[in-house]
Amino acid sequence: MIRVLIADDHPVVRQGLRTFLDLQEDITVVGEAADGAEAVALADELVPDVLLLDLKMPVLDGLGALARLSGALPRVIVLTSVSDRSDVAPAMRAGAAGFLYKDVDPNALVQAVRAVHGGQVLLAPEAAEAMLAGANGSPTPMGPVTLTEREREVLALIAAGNSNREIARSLSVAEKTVKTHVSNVLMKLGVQDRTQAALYAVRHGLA
Amino acid sequence: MIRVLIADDHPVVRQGLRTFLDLQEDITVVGEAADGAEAVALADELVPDVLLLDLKMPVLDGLGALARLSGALPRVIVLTSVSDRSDVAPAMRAGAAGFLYKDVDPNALVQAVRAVHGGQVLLAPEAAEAMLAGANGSPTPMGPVTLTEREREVLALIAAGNSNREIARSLSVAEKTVKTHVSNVLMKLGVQDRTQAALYAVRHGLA
DNA sequence: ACGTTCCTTGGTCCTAGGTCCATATGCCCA
DNA sequence: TGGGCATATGGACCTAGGACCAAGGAACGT
Repeated sequence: MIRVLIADDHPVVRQGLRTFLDLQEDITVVGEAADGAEAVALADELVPDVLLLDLKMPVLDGLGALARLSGALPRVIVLTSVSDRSDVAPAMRAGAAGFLYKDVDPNALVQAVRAVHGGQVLLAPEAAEAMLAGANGSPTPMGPVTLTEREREVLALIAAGNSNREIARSLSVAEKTVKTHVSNVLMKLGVQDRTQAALYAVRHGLA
Repeated sequence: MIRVLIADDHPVVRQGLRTFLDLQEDITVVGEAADGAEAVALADELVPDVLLLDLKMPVLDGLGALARLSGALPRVIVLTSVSDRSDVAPAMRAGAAGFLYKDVDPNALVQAVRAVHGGQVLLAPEAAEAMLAGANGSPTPMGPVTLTEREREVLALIAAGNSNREIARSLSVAEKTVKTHVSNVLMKLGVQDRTQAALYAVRHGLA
């Protein structure tokens, strides 16, 4: 039985989701929250398997709630009404396991709940597109990113928390050079800044 | 038997270290490198337990070598001649397990090799001082850093790779506010920038 | 009531980080 | 010999990040 918590500031939406989800024999809605703070509190209390989270909520919005969940960790599916591309990346980075738009087919939503509960990550097509092509212009050529020796070295130092100046000193090159390498690394990894690069490195064991 | 690799551009130093270390019954010097590149190559080839690494070397300096070691992972003791405080932090961040000055008592060095091999981290007193008081002015009050709710939230979002602007949007506050929180977090964690904070968060499971 | 902590916002100011564009060398490969 | 890649560097330029300083409101405990 998949225990689901619904967080949405719109009562009708909650009601709709609840009744439909409760019709599924393997899903049970264990609670509803009207804002982010309540969602966090209930997540702690009810320990749901999956949290359906609206992004736009009063008091504390979805992303804020996501950030606050650190530790408890239900699987979170972000359910947003407006199809604002720019919300996708931050949400996924903050630990969401799914990203869907509210116009999603109910049956697809049920599938999503099951998939996410099973450990998968699920994105609406538009969201996936936003993630891949979105922020950076490159279509993310995929594959096991190939960095040059020098770039790997620079990345390792970034992942160690060093500044460009420190890296330049370590490698005995000009800071300008380091910047160039950093830019290339960011581009290749498809991330926006050194912090994301550092996180990428540790997560992928490149550090 | 602790297998040690020595990396120093000064032949005399290498010779001195080798003869002394080889006198120890539980230590054997398996190789010598005259520069960083050679050190990396030999570390790969010989898979030593401990690497004694000079910082100032031609071709590729100690820090560069440290960065390149990613993966092989011998325990590294940085052995530096000049007592330049500013080298300590970057080296430790890059993964060094020990930091000693060359005027160290030979017996203390041997102890250090054993300690580091045993998994401990060992700093020369001056180095420890540089680490603690060094970069940041605060003496690092220690203890399990106590962040406020809001600060934890901000840190979580930093650790997710979000920018101040994105964080501000998530929490529905002004970017100025976020900056203040970030500054406070950096101060409390005793780190210099958001990248280090993010790494701290993931390593300490705060993300 | 009073002080403290937390959260918030504002302002200034400087530095670090990154982008874009161009260049030069060396090397390897076709 | 021409082309592509890796490396290193320069300059111009803009933005994000952070430090420092100040201050007001809310909550809470004494």
